[in-house]
Amino acid sequence: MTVTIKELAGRAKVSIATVSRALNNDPKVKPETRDLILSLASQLEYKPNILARNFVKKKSNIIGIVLPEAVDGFFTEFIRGIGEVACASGYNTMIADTHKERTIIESINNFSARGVVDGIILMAPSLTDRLKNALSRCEIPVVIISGSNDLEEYDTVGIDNFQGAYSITDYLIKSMGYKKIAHITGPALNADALDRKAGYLKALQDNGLFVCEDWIIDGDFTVKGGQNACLRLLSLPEKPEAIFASNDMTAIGCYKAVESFGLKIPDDVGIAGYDDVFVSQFLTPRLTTVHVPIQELGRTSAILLTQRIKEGKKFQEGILKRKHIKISTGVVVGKSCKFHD
Amino acid sequence: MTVTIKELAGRAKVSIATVSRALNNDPKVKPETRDLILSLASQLEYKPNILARNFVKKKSNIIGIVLPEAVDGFFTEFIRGIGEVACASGYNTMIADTHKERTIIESINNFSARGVVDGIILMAPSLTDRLKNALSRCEIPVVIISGSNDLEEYDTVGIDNFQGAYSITDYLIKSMGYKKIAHITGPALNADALDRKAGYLKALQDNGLFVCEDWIIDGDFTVKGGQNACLRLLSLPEKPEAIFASNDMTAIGCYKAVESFGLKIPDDVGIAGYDDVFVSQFLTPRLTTVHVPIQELGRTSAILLTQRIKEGKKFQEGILKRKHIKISTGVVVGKSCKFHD
DNA sequence: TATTGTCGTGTAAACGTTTACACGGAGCTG
DNA sequence: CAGCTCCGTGTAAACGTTTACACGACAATA
Repeated sequence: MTVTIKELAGRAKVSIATVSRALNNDPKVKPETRDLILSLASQLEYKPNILARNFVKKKSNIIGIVLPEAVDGFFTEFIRGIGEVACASGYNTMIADTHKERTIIESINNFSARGVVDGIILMAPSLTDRLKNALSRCEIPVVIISGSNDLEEYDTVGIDNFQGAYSITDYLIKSMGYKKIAHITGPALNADALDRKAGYLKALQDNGLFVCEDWIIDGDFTVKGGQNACLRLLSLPEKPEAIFASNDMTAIGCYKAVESFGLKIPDDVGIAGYDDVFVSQFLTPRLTTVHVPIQELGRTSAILLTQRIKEGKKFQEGILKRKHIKISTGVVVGKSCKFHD
Repeated sequence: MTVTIKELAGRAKVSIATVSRALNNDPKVKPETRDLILSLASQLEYKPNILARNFVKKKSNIIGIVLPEAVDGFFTEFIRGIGEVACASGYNTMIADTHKERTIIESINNFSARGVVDGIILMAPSLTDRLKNALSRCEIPVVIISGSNDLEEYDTVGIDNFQGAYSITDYLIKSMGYKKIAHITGPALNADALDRKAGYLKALQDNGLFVCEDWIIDGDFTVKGGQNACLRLLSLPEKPEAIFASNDMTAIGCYKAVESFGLKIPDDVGIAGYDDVFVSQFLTPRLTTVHVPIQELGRTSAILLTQRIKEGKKFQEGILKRKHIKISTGVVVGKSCKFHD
């Protein structure tokens, strides 16, 4: 049968307490007994029963990751970043991505049953009241991935969307010489999308450019949405010289629309995106976009979460102040924009 | 403090056993007591201690997924496929991807400690002896993702690489009229890569075409590798008319090499890939490749694994025969190949 | 020598659940 | 009415660890 701590104790002629201590490197046990027990353990191929250990320690050593559905570009890198840190700290990661069988709320509830995970990293498009409600019932630390500024009561790690959008718009104006720059937004309720739009507007304003309402079209972060929006822009009597798409998927839609119009990027119209997803480097011409260090985002959130878990009770009692970390982004100069007299 | 089953028992004036039964929908408990207990539970926001439950049931309800490092294109879809099935069967998924801090073997060992996961889905480039050794020590069901035919003693789910490679090569010959078709292989030890090469060779042979050794170049499934291999092919005195790359990343490398030669796809040379990763649809021209239903692969392996877990002891005793499931693939007709006189 | 401290180990409780078994009462059968 | 069955519930053990506390031996100190 499976060999337990009791079995080892019998063979080594010591108590189970000593065995337990030896296996956990308790300095209190005499080196000789420790060695005896350890050699016996490896000889009998003893494997601790994690379930029993977790039970008494009240820890699962698992970090839960809750993801929305549409994160194709992010998924891999984000999880890798978390996984790296988690592994180094002795944690495993459990993913609950949203699909037809499971909503974000359900994932949270599933995770907040005592003991499933020790903490949660949550990426949600927006924080609805129902979601906040579910979170409030959660007795474990939660780190929210969001660049939003109105989440005082939560720990957050996010991309500085405003700064990124400002930077690339400023780049399009100052370095590329564009004056007529359109913007295709993200989903209306998406906090990231709103910040990007705000950064775009501020950059126009700071450069003394007129904001043309016709050049701001609603998108939804998808290829299809970008394509439709771009078609509308290209059909305007006064066409923009460049288009800043709120994310790379939207930019890809623009590529398709521009091609279908028989026009050329960047000769006829410049395109810029946001995210620098894996695909972007393979587009022709290579997309000019904002590089979002997703893996870094994962790592940072995991570091913060493990720290909160370690703090344990102290933290949960609200003594500690919440942290809000913003990760800044840089412009990736591709070939989808060119200097414009 | 946290409310336990004992607390509920006290309030409902019944024994903890009855509470436990009520919470688990045991038909033996009288409807009235059941309702009382359930209403009490929701009123006091009782959350079962999963750790305790898992401990006594000796189940974690977690499926472990072990992945190699270079699976960028697969990652998302594969995990989604597994996650969908897992969720529907009440399982969670835990991912151990390989990175600098953790090898595949380490992941297996981590998972094979009693209780961490109930079963493992393993994707490995090749099954080394050390890996087999680690697996043999594993007391839980394992499903291996592999299309290889020499893994009799394991349950496997895999892509039919031979068939896919045969199909696309046959397509290049019969439908596109190519006669000089080169191949860039995958890593020498990769079982998938070998099968693809075999399919390619068989298709040439069945169509009565001469196999030119110069046209078979070693690659490594990476963009860089594909680029280098393609450069060599394009420098040959007798150039091939088309190149069948062993995967899409390699094909992307070919795109780069062809461009750097000032040539055009598909006018000067046809390119075909394998995998139909997310990126491929955005390449210009759209890559002609073999569609691998990755999500289906994930789903199928998860179904098989959960079944094995359910079978439990019976299965582990080796009474049941191992299953070997192959998922067949289809050619995706893109624009990177054209009819050739 | 008496006291104190340290070291290494053992004893036993505790963690929260599930579940085999026992048990009492009610309803049926003969 | 004795005996049997079935239903609903309670009792208590079991799961494999960790760990607070106790304890004895031995060394150092006064």
